[in-house]
Amino acid sequence: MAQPNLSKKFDDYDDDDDDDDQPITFKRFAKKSPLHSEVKKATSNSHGGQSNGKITDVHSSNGQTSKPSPMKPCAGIAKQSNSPSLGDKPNIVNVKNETKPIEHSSKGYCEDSEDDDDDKPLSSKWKIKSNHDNKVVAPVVIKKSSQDSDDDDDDVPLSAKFLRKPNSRTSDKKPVSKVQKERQNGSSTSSKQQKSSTLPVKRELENCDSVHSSVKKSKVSDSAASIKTKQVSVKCELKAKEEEDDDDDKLPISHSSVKKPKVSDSAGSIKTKQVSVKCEIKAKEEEDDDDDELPISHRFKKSPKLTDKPSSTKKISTKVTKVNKSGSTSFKKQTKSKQTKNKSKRSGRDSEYSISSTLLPSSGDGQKKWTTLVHNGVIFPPPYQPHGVKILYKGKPVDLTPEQEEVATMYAVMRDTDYMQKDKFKENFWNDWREVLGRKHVIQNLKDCDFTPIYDWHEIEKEKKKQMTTEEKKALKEEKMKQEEKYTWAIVDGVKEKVGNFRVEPPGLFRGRGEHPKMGKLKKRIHPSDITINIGKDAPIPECPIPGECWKDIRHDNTVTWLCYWNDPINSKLFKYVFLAASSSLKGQSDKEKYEKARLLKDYIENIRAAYTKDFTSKDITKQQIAVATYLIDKLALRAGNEKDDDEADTVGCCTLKVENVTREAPNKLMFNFLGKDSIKYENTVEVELPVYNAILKFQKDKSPGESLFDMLDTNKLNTHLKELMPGLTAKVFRTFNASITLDDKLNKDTKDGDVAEKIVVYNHANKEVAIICNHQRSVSKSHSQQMTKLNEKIDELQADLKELKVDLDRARKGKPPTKSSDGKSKRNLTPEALEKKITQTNAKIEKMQRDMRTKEDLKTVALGTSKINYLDPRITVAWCKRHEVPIEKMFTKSLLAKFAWAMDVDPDFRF
DNA sequence: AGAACAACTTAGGAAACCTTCT
DNA sequence: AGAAGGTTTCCTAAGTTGTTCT
Repeated sequence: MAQPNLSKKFDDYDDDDDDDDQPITFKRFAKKSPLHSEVKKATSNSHGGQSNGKITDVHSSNGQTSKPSPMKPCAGIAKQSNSPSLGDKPNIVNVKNETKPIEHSSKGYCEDSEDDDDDKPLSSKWKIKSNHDNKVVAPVVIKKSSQDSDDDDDDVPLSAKFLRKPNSRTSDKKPVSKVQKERQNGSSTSSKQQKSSTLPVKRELENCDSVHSSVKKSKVSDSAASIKTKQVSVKCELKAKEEEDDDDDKLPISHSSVKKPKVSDSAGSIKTKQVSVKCEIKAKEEEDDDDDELPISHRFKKSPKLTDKPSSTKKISTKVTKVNKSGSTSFKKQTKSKQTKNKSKRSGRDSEYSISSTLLPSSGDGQKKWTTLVHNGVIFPPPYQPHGVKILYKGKPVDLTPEQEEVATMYAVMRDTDYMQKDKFKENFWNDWREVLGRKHVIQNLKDCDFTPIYDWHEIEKEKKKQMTTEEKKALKEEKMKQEEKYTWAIVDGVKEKVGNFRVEPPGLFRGRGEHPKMGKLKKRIHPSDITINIGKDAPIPECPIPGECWKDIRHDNTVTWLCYWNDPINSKLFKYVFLAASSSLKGQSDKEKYEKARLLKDYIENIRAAYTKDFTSKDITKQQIAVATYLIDKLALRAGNEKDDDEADTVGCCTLKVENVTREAPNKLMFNFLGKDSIKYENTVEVELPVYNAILKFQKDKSPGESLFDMLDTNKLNTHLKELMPGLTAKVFRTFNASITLDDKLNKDTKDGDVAEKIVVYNHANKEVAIICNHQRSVSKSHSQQMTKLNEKIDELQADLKELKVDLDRARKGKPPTKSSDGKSKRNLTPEALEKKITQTNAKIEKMQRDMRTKEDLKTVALGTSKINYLDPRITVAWCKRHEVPIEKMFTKSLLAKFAWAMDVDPDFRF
């Protein structure tokens, strides 16, 4: 039972237990600006390298010892690896502060990394981070006051032009809100569209105003966090310790007790100045309201106390909020600010966020994502336990080695899946299993194998498991949780955060979607020697959970967010990463940035539409293709469509549409029919503007059905072009924009007075519309038709009851006794009033059932969750809930509440 | 310029869990 | 209590985008 069991054992951990009490913390400033290339990944080389699985030493950045202390991955470290106390509740932890931002591969030699930042004065660093970044990244930044502008146009030339009022005081880099208001009217561009394909239109200006003006820049760099500490010797350490202690005093009791886990000790001896982080749960509500529109970072800053605190220099305090039971949740946060010291910076919000003129241009990534990172690595699936059940080959039992049996079991238990109908699956499985069996094995073909004994055995095991008592199940679960506890969290810059996928994927047969050429291939077991760990330099290297084995490599790259990765065994060019959970501040921050970027598009969209409309007839074929592709992405929310290899399923997106995927229907309709992501079918017929129709005609001319429709285009070219129109703009931003603005519009148009349930219906309708636009589908459940039949029967029954009730009512009015019920029993004598009431109730019941049925049928192939998780700005939902007094818990599950913690304190007037 | 590499987001289905009905 | 059905979470595949290499 290899596979299923394995996975079973590993999959049920349900975390969250602690969530409830765990405040969500935000401590970091938004990262953002791309740093320069120099900072980027120092080491990429390290990973291809060693095959032997040896780990090289980590070198200490500070120049301290660079002697390679070979880290014994397997050996050493164990003791420090976990600080027990950390495991628990408090989010606060003190960790020694790490200094260097950049990563070093452990394998390398030890020279110091050149930390450019070190040379800079703190203040300058700070600045850079907060302001400059923005510029580069532009997407989210909106300048609030026109004053700050300045700057080079270089950064955003074209895009700047796009804004209606280029000159308005807003700086080029950041699109200004005001500008846009007007643009709204003009668009002749807007096409008439059909239902699902409508181009989102902006909403009224006024709204825009208010929103924009309040939003300053959305992005803040996190480099703030990066202020370097100077390295100091042992003394420093001592000192730091003392300080730490002091801090403790201030901590809430509960925290303080837990707080200093060994982590710090283990962290290594050479510390630079330490920073202790703490987080407090704050109950108070003060400032929120006005902040809502502000980027998180802004809000953080606001809190005066941080600044004031003398000690603040070294400590980072994070304020966290929790959801109040009332239903309206409010999360408050505040952040640490190590940089408090450079006071110059914040004389007010503006200054803080205003862009500094000094900005460095930069690329997008490679920015520092964290300063300290502590985690415990990953947990592996248990080793295979042979069951000894034999398959039959030509009717006879065959002995298999545990390895062979394991693979056979993976296959046997998939008997009821659709994969068994696919020849490709069987072929791939056979090829890989055959390797395990060896060429000379008695088993020479798959056809003559009968896996039933294993299948049956597996069914029995499943049944046994089901039969366990609730207590037994609970005990098992608890046991598992206990084992996994330490892997569930990481400490990022002193804040405890959940890890997303800390369980290494168990071996199995590859379940590719659609007609994936590799389906059925053996996905081999991952060993520690396949895994590269990324962790803070001063953090203890996680103990390898499998005795005698070692990690492949240890890195200390703080420009990335992954904690571990390994090569995908199915496609060695790909990696599997372990990241923090969606509820983490790191993910929350980037989620917010994503939506801010989409909101920014609102300010550009009109001009972008005007521009591509103009190019529909361009003589430059590339331009023309870009125009048409952009139009389709805008109007239909298509994905960009990267090129794919032959060893992947044959699916397409916009840029990879083939001639055969689009059929013209005169005079101006296009019929799309293709397989998109996950081999989900996209079928849609839309009316388009005539020039688009004609352009498609032209692109299809003289091409065979399988040829590329946009032969001059790829996602790279398209995105490069989009970036000229708006900073940071890429194809996928249109999807986010389209989805969110549709929700916002619909909610505001359709929400009426009424009870909560009615409002939720309105919301779900809007959500459904978005899901349809994005083509988020789900398969119809196997029992769907059965369920519908059942519902119909029930309705019929009720209707029969109704008829009877009416008869009885009639009789009752005439003073006659009720009719006998169908089973011959006599019924209670009811007054006409009572019967009337019953009739009303029954009618209501029938109506409700019919409504439910319609909804069910309606949604049977539509997946609402995907857009809620990925495309709908949660602030729209939160603000709507606040305006209409709908408890947010009705709209977001517990995990979504955690994921969207950053959006909870939005102003009720927020509009996308 | 385009391929390769890297890192991160988005996606549907399965499994687990919770609620309602019988 | 158990079945049925709905909802949420887990799992991992399949996308997009950005950077670096050739």
